[in-house]
Amino acid sequence: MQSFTEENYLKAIYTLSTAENQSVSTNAIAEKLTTKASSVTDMLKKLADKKLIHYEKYQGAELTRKGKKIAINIIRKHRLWEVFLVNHLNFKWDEVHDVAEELEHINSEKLIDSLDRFLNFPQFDPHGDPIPDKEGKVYHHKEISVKDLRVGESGIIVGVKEHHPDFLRYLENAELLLGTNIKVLKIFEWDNSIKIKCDKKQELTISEKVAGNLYIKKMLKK
Amino acid sequence: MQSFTEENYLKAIYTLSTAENQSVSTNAIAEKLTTKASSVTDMLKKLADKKLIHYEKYQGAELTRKGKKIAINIIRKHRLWEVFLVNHLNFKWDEVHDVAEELEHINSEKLIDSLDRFLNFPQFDPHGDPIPDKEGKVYHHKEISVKDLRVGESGIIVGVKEHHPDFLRYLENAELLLGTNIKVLKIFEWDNSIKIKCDKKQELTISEKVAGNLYIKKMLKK
DNA sequence: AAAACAATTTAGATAAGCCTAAAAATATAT
DNA sequence: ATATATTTTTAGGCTTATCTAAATTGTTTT
Repeated sequence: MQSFTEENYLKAIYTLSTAENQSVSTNAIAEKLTTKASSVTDMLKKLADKKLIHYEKYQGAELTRKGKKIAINIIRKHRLWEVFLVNHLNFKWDEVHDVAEELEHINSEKLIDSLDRFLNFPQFDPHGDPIPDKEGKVYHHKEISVKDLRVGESGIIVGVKEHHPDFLRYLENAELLLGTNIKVLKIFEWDNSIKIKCDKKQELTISEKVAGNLYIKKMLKK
Repeated sequence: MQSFTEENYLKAIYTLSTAENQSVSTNAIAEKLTTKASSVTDMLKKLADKKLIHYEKYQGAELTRKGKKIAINIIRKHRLWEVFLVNHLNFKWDEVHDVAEELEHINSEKLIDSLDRFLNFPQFDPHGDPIPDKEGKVYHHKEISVKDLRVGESGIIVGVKEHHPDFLRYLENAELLLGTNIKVLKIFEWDNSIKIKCDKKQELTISEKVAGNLYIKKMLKK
């Protein structure tokens, strides 16, 4: 069994290692966990001793199979708790992160399996991120954003890249929530802002930054 | 804010201090937390510095108002989580303790208030222990046990003194659950075992030890 | 009231996780 | 290829919470 801190390191390494077989740098981990590089080095040695990461001095870290399994399980727990908080305890999607960050470290397989069943085996959390199943299988989004659409194309919002509360509250205010159907009407070359139509209702213009952080599922034209 | 460890010390002191204004000994705390007396002394100094307990060398510890408030809140959280686990996640009453012991340290007022509402403001946990309200008010059981009944008297089981899983499973097996109506038929002087009738159904004999650990609400005779 | 026993505290260590400052290795630029 | 800059590691400390062993205080017994 590992400590909260170790679990947080494993999770950080997992989320930072986008590509397979690519090691994560000491500094990147330090920044992610807002700690110092020297502290990270200490922990990397410890995790390597426990066979949770592959680590060579100056070469960064990569999760072993065992380490990856633990990291994915933490993420599974985090996202299941988020679903519980939003669907049953009336939390808003911009309020769940910190509490879920604590709850994800509770250790009980029975608890998580029961929670999963109670929630009806959800596949996505409130931000559209996939929830790994009990075996650790993760369905990865294709990660197409509104930015990737051309004029006339449409899609359904399925997730957000950025999780910052301010961004989430902006979306809430603009009624750009998961499930919303949008169509690109116009792209302004000047700043790459995009005029869209939502669910046959209102039209609005979103910035390039917003567009890049809104994942969508492309709709085929009829 | 205090650490998990500090919270556990406060909780231990609270549960050990039965009488008001009576201090708890270092050894008692050490035994409760399965740690050494010297470790307890260290922590008592720390808690005293933080004004969470009154502590004089060699005189034991007593919670301050502030310390008591924290302890009661931990107990509130523990018991609310137990209700959630039993009522919604299919845990048995003998399975909840360890998980609740972890969950009780999650820090979020919104979480606990929402959970309380979700559970419909329960007043007792699955073992019949009272759940303190948001302001810290605790309804104390009168703590009459089956042992205090005389032949012919009856009552409803409202709680258990002993929480050991083995005892809880014994009760489950004997169908002596909370809410069960029992009537004392006979007391065997030999070993003080008691023959009882449950809910107009089966008769059974329980040991003195069992009787002493079963809290009841006495029924007035009609 | 002194001796014996029990409870508590102090002293000195240890492990985890963090820090700063300095040294070493790696990467980049000229 | 050498100098410079960046990244990473090492060395040495700090804090929290624990421990063992020894010293001290409190309580009981005779």
